[in-house]
Amino acid sequence: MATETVENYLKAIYTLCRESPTGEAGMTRLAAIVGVTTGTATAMAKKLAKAKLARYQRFGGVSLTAKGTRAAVDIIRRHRLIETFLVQTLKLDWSIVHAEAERIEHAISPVVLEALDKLLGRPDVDPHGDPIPDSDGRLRDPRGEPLSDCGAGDSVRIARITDQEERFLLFAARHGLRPGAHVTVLAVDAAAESITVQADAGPVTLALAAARKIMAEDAAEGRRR
Amino acid sequence: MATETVENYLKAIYTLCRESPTGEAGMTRLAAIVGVTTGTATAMAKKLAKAKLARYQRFGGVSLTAKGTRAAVDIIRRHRLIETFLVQTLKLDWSIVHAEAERIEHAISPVVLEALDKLLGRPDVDPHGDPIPDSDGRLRDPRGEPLSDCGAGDSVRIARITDQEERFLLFAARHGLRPGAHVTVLAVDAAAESITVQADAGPVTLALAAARKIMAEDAAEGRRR
DNA sequence: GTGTAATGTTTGACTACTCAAACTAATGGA
DNA sequence: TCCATTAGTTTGAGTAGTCAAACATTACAC
Repeated sequence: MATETVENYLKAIYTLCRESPTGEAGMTRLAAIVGVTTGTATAMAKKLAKAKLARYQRFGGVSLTAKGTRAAVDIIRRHRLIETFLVQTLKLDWSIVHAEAERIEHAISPVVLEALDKLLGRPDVDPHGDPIPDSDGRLRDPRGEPLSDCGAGDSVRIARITDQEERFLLFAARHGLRPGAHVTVLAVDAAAESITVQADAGPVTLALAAARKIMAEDAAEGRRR
Repeated sequence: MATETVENYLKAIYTLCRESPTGEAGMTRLAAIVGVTTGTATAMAKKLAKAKLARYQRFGGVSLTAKGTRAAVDIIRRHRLIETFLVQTLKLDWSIVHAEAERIEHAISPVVLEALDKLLGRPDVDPHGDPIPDSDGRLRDPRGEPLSDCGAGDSVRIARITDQEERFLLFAARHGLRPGAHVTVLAVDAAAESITVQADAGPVTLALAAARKIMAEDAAEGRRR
């Protein structure tokens, strides 16, 4: 198994490559996520390339090989199962479990992971609505489109929240904006760049930028599969 | 929080000092437990002394200060609660949970630990019968006397198994020698240095050296308090 | 009481990870 | 097109932990 440090880099590179249009992760953003200086990120990118976990080109960014991707998905599986466990079994608040899982994910063996998966009933999404990869590393495409793209009158179901920031999650939870919740878009104000939705907890207005971090799907679609 | 490495040394020194008549831990045994060379153990002993976690004298062994003891007991609490969780909630076999807990114990925050403790119903012994320190660092004295000290005809209750070796635990479990089990001593053969006991799973003969790792108490004594 | 075995210490070197700071390359206005 | 800004790289140095091996001390058996 890779060191904890290496695992963190792999996970960060994986997410950055997903988001980036070029499919490459830049050093500045990578360094910011991992919490090191860019020089350190460059050094690690080279090291990962030497270990065949990543491809690296001078001034050309870093991306994962098949081997690196497999390892990254594995870590994500551990992370999301642990988050699910922390919320479902230990009843911790979903706004804090990300940070906790971040530490525990490196210490969990396959045996414990399998037992955890079984205990939780083989869930396929974590508390934030993110899909949990299966044990073979298969990862469903996350569903839903940004709430910011919905129009007035749309009635949708919240599928996932793509931001692990405690502050944002607390805000979302307080207004009933959790995965599985049904909301109706009341108004979209292009000038104010805001959107107002009716949730169980009442109406909320938030910036489109914030609504972009909330993924919605047709209210009819089921919870699973 | 101390590093994972430091935590492992503290735990090892704590156990060694308990066992040793002088109350000091020697470098050779310390190094063996932690899995390093004696030179490395010496270096760490000095480092711990500098951090006021331990007392160290050249050629005189190492022992924990109050601060070091507090930290060690805290780690032991995490370890034993996690072991209990792995057996009780995840249904893993008690023979393997020691090694698993060894890795997880360093990644658990006070918040998660508290939730775990609550989930498990605030247990006071782990699956091996070892007492779990409370959150203030209070640790009951482990009860029982070695099974090897019992005489023929004694009817006792197994209180704890003081060996975390997978092989020994598998043997013990196979013959019904688990904490809480009632056994009757059938015979003690001083010449053969062996003892034979009647357990639920049938009669077993084991060396006195092995029986020394099993603690027994009067069959009448209750499970708790 | 002396020599040997056991135990403990020191040193120099290595790996993994990190930073600061000097430096280089790419990018994108005006 | 040029040059400032941003992004990326390199270097030198530091911390934490480790080992091997030379060395020092202690314990104890005779």
